[in-house]
Amino acid sequence: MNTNLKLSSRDHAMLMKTPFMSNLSSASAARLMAAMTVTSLPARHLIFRDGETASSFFCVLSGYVRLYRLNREGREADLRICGPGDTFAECLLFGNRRYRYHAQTAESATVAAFDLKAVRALAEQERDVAAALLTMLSQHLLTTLDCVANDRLHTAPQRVANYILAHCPVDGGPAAVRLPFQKSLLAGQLGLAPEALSRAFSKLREIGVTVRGRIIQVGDVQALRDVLRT
Amino acid sequence: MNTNLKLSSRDHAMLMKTPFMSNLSSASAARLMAAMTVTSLPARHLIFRDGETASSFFCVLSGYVRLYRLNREGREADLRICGPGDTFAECLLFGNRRYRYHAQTAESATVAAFDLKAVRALAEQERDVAAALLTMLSQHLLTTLDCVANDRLHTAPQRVANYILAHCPVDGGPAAVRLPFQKSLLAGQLGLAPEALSRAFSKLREIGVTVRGRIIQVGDVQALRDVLRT
DNA sequence: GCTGCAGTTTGATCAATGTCAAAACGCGAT
DNA sequence: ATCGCGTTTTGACATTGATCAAACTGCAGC
Repeated sequence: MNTNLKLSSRDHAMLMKTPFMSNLSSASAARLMAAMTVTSLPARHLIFRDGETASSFFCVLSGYVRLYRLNREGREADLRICGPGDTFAECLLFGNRRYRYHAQTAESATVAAFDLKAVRALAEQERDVAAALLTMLSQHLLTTLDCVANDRLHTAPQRVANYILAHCPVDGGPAAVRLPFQKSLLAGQLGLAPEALSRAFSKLREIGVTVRGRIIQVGDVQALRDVLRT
Repeated sequence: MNTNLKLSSRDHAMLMKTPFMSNLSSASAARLMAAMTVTSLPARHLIFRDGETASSFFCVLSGYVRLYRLNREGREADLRICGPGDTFAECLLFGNRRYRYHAQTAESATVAAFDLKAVRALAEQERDVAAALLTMLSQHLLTTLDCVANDRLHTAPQRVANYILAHCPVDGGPAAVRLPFQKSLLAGQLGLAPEALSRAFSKLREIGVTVRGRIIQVGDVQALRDVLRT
């Protein structure tokens, strides 16, 4: 674990691209950055635990972070996979005091930690910070609702088709997607066991989807759309 | 459908108890209420449709509203059941323009509709309104994450046990809960078919949970907690 | 180019839940 | 108290996905 006060220019650029910081005045941005610490973390590093008292919320600058909860038997269920630009634990800014899930890096990652109290205070003072948080929370809430709907409405191959379509150049013909991370992570994100993801891919092979390593080739995007109608 | 500009005192009291309006200055509250319309709706009334252009967000004052999405075959999946004090479609305040699900009254209900534009403008002016929205969105996001975790981590009997525990006086001995609505609604809220809910109840009978109509008697609350450990 | 290991796929099996149909129940109206 | 209808429960069955184990693959390091 390596904590830097100085941002790499790549991290800085990523930070400024996040919905959270992209529309702020430079004064607000500067004050936020003063309440921030950037850390490089190795793969599989536990960032915080479910139930721990919360002191920060986070923004992923590079790599991926897995948010998950355990049941009492110890089985894990992923709630979300956060990639570059995603924030997590922001819902603790108002009203809550403890983290509600575990957060662990999936691969090595760079993460910005914002002091909750400081940001809370800043949001009360500066309208543009409050507005940025509102936008971020709204967006996050919609995404999470989509997740519930996806779980409740779609079978495994449909979830995978959905995912591919969401990450595809949108024309109707052939296309290719490169997965940004391991398949087991994708499985978790879609609420599936890795084996179920694998079987979903092999069902999609029947309609012209081929998978080699992280590369997914789609013969006909329209055919994928039709999977969602079945 | 009956739209009143004048609030009943019961509706007014409910409105003031919502997390959304309870901490506002009287000036902000008054301006919000000026952007609001209260409507009494019959059972099974469609409030808005998925994909429709959004003009308002809503707060339930009495009765229950079901938010759901359809898959392409027409099967419905509930995303949330909103009861008195709950708000919905607030995530559209920032950034989005269309409703993302259908909303339908489950039984006859009274609903307050807030003009999105007006509230958006007010939030930009008044800090306390922005703060109320932030609290509301945070809370809502946490609830929705709990929903994802519940779906992914728990079996049907565990979800039901969870629900009962959340609505139970919290001592360790016997207790009783009265369901606020039909079982088929509860099934939807828990992401189950009505038959699955029924079978979950009958499995819980083995550990001393008896159900008659809407009344649930729990012999031993601790035994229910133990169900979550299995 | 090999080797070794983590990650992935495949197969067999099982548990959980959805679906459809029919019987039973509960509740409000009479 | 009884009736009648909508809701819930039960049964039989089909489907989906989880689990465990074993085989396979791809890639990093030699």
